[in-house]
Amino acid sequence: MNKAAKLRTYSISDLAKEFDVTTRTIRFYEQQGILNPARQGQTRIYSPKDRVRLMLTLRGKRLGFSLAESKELYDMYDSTTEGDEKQLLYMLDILAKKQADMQQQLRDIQRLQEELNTAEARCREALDKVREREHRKLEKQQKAG
Amino acid sequence: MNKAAKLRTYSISDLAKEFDVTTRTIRFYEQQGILNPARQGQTRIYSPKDRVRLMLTLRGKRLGFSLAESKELYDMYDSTTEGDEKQLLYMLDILAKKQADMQQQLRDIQRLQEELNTAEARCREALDKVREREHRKLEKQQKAG
DNA sequence: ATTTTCCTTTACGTAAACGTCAACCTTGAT
DNA sequence: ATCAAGGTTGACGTTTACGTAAAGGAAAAT
Repeated sequence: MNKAAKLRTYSISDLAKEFDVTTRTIRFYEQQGILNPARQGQTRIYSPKDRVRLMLTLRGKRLGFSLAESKELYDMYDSTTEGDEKQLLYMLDILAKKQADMQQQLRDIQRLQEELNTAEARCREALDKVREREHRKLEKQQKAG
Repeated sequence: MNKAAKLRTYSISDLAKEFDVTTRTIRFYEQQGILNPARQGQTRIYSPKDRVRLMLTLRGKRLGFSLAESKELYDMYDSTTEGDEKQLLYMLDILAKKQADMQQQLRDIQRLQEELNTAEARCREALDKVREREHRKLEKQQKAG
């Protein structure tokens, strides 16, 4: 089962560049218990797992998850192997709630997209009118000139 | 064009209840230039337009918009009637960017949903195992008893 | 008449998520 | 040797979006 392969590692600035965040952010996430880099002396060494967690966390942020929420999900996910029935049921409950949140977000997005489209249409109309006026003005000037 | 119909109005607590926010929130939004209630003496009287803005703002929040962003959109939308070409082009630019954001969010949501599903599956598996163990334990006890 | 019930303003407090120093290693390049 | 590039740990500062409490007006119910 254990592949014993030396997996890739990343420096803090590797990850910072890849995900376009500051190193401060990454250290902060560690302080919040979201990342757990190994150490080589003082220097942090990030594993692929850390990298995935960072990715998930940032995506979660875009979807309105707090860092605490993300952490809770990771912790629960990790503890599913232990198999405490109560914990598992609790996690299923949380997952269902998150799914419901996502459904709501989907609706929100669809509505907003429609509104953005009508706003764009209105905007283009207004623009056309402005340009038409400009056009007629030029015509007049040419006739006069 | 002017229907001159007395449109519905709302008190601050009407809106607070309808959208499940505090009155503090609603006053704060006014302070941020998002709402513009009329006044009857000191008391705020909200129009349907205010109501819509509140709704949009809250939806925006769920999608990660800051109050300042929402306000900017409203201000620009209102000013489209004036028809300054530069403004209109700027607004079209903003709208396109928001659309792009929403596309990204759609992708984010879809991925997250998939992950939630696999997490759920894993969770159910773990739960089954726990319950199977429990079951066998009971069987043994019955045989022994 | 007075007690609720809403409403108001003003103002200080707070949690989340970092930004921004400061002050300090260490390590490879010049 | 020294110097620049990257790493580290504090620790205080900042922004956003409100919460919360104080102090009070005005109207409606008892």
